[in-house]
Amino acid sequence: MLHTSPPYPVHQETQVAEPKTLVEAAYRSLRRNIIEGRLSPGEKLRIEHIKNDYGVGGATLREALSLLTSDALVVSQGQRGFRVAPVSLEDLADITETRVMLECSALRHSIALGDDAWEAELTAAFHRLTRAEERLAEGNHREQWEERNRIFHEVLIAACPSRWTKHFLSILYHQAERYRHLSLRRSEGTRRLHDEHAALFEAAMARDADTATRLLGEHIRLTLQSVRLDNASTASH
Amino acid sequence: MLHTSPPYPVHQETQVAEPKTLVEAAYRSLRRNIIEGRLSPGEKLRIEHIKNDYGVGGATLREALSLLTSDALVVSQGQRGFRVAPVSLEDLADITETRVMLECSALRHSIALGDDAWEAELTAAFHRLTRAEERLAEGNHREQWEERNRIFHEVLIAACPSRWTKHFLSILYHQAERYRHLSLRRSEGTRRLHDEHAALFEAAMARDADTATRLLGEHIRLTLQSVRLDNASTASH
DNA sequence: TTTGAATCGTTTCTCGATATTTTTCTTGTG
DNA sequence: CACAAGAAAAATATCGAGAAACGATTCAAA
Repeated sequence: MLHTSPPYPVHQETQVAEPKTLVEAAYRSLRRNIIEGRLSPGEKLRIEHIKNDYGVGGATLREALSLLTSDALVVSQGQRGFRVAPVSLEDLADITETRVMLECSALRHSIALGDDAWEAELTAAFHRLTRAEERLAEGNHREQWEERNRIFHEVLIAACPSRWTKHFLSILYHQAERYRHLSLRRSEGTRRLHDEHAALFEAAMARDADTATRLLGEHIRLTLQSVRLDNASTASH
Repeated sequence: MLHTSPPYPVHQETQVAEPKTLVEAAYRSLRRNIIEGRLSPGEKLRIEHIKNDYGVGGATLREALSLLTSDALVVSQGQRGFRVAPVSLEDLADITETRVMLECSALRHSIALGDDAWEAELTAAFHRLTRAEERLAEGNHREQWEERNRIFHEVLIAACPSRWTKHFLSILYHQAERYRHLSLRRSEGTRRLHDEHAALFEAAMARDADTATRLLGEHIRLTLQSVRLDNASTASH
């Protein structure tokens, strides 16, 4: 979904734009539940059963599910209702490679066109991410890290003028995030996540597009490799 | 009438899969009306007024409009209803460049991976397009040409394994089609459309990826240049 | 004349009820 | 016992009416 352009400080964590309608609220709630794995891949979504959980009527919930269909988080088969979209390693590989292509292209544009304000925003986003990464080792700050990681990636390509590229990337990012949540995420500890981000940040600030895109590609692909799906959730159909 | 999943030749013109629900029917009808310019950019879509035109209830039409939002053919602002998405030269340029990137990448994969069956399908699609181009000069065969042109482009990249790339391309193709319809389309006569397609076809069959992607990029960009928006419909908002 | 507040008509958004389809269960038959 | 046909149950898709929000207009005050 393409939204109207938000006011100035685009990448503030606070400004998330309240949902204005019940459809929107249900859409977001459902999306979170799917991305964060509380609804399993392939699970049937019976409108009559779950409309009470979200406190909306049938038609409203239906519309929210329709919207999720466009994000490929929900699939609908003709007159047989809705299901949570299935997952597969094949799909994950596709998401990853498509994302590498789009995000590297966007990064190149961003590096070429970014001005002082972009550098400042990037520095700020990197700083916040760094703090979150320090905290990540300790307690339960995963959500905050997830948010700041997303914003860092968004700011990296913020100076790219292509709205369509950004739109597609946002869809793919949500997809990838879902796979990350579904995976057992044990292997993450072994990665030097912060070093990857730091090198990427340095290359971008130095306007070294070749190095930056190479690092970004590796970074995204490593995320893929750290995901090993639980066999139970790989059932395609 | 039970149809088993479509048999081999996927890109037949006849098999378009009937809409199974009213939402789907309304969605397609609306999409055609927007793409083919019968609904003007920026026009307000009042549910109460147009639900009779499509013979559906309010909630159903609403859901169809929501779906079009995801294709960026309709925009919705909070509690202020729906509008036909605005157009701009800037947006068209973005669509074109994003499409060039994705479609060239897909073509490269397709050329690398396509087998005999792909060559056969491509030959057939090119042949049908050629016939349609011969007829185009004469009478009112524009719709047929539009259809076969789309299929030719689809078959070109059919051997590319990335579902996501194809999905995004299909969205962009619809967008570009809309701009083509909105333009005054006078300059099209001057183009050697068939020569472009023929050269592209030859390069693909010869597995010359560099030439093919170069030609494809030029081809798509030329389409952009042949589009000059009527100033009246360029009002952004 | 401009600004601000209040009102009213219009439109959007939402829900419960209904008709239609799909799925499940039962029953009868070879 | 396997299988098919039919009936019952469940779920889906759809509609029309009602509640909430918006925008235009009016009117009053600065």
